[in-house]
Amino acid sequence: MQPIKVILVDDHDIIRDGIKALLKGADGIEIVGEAENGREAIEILENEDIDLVLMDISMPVMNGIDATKYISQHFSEVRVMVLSMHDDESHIINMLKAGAVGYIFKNTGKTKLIEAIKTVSSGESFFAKEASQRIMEHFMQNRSQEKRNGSVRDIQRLTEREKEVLKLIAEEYTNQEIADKLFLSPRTIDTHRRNLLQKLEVKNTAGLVKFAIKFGLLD
Amino acid sequence: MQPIKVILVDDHDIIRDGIKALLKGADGIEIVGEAENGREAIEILENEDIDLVLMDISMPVMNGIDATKYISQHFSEVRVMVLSMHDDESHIINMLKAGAVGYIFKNTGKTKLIEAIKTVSSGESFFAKEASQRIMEHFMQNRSQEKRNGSVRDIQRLTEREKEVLKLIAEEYTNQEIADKLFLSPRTIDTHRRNLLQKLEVKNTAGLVKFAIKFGLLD
DNA sequence: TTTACACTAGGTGAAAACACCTAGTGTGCT
DNA sequence: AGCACACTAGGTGTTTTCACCTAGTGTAAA
Repeated sequence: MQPIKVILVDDHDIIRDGIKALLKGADGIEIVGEAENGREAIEILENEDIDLVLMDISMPVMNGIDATKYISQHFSEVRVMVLSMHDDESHIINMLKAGAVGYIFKNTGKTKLIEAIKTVSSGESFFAKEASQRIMEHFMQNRSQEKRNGSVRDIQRLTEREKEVLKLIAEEYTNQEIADKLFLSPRTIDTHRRNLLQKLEVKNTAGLVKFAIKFGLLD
Repeated sequence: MQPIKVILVDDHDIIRDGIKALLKGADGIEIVGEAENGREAIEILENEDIDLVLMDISMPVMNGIDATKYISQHFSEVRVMVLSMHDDESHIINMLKAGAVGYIFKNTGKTKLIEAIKTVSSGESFFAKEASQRIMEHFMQNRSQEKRNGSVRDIQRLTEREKEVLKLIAEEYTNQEIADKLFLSPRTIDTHRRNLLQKLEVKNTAGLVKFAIKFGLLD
């Protein structure tokens, strides 16, 4: 059986050295390259046959999300496993969306790391505990936490009209255009808009849009 | 170390017997119960401390999806791994949404099965090859929609400065405030802003914010 | 060395958003 | 009958964004 060919992508030498040390002597795993950012990683993939990429997220030049997106589109046989410090939902979900099939953390021990690499390279997925949890939370739009954290309370205070206006704002319409659509005066939309700003405690359109997305008013 | 307490949930005796045979003698895994459907499984969970549920999908009385939903809401410490014949996207995604943290197939070998059980019960996720593939495809679909909107190419065309400005716009800062933060002229931010509007082909701030969120520029 | 492009910044003006205000109409609840 | 509130809309003015323009500097690639 051929060894699994792995490249490390991380902008910190120390991290790469650490991982290399961990994988030193691991049976069936061979580190055949290193890169300091996504762009360098892609260059390696263009020239060599690689099985698995161990990918950091925050990197200069080209970050891990963009790189993973590119890789899963252009090198479909290459598996990308995230090696990150971040355990927040947005990073994890974004990497999933980008095409990553594994997610582990930088404090992972030797045994787990090797297990994860072998699992992922044989086609399965491997998500570390916290990552697994976040994915679950993402999918189960349980939101019991968010609900208490104020935001959802807010949306219930919004009237139907306000939700309608908010949706159209998030769809990039101006007050004038919204007014035309709803057969109202632009001044009315303006009033709704300012009531929304106040109720949702946000500063401007950007805040309104973020809220609209968070509560699935779009789509 | 205590053995992992597992229950089998499947309406076919033969399948349960087969799995039991496979796990016979597996170190650290103990099958402490069996159920023919979701309702029976929940009854067991109410009376005994269980670590992991091996759950079929198609069952009479209460199916695996509903049972998993209930379990992950009411017994958050219990891990559910799907043991299924179905490798179609809808089953897999629905079980993910229901809270399953593993997905394997009924033709899985002894070694893989034990590995999967241990992985999942220690908090990580384990998705078999085909399941892993479907999950990726599911996310990829979302991505091809974005592609139609021209987004994936676009973000790669954004410069570092532009991403930085875009992020701050999405964080509800005005041009003036962004300029202060970055020690630049507000006119420069204005230029970046209008370049962003053009590059991303959106009309206004709302469009910029949506893009920023979509691509995880926000934390 | 020319070309390209990121980054910077300004002029000018129009459109849109934001701020603080009042106020009428209708509906539903007490 | 009284009250609350959603929905409507206007006055007035400031701030911000958007539009179309030019243009210098620096850097890296061709």
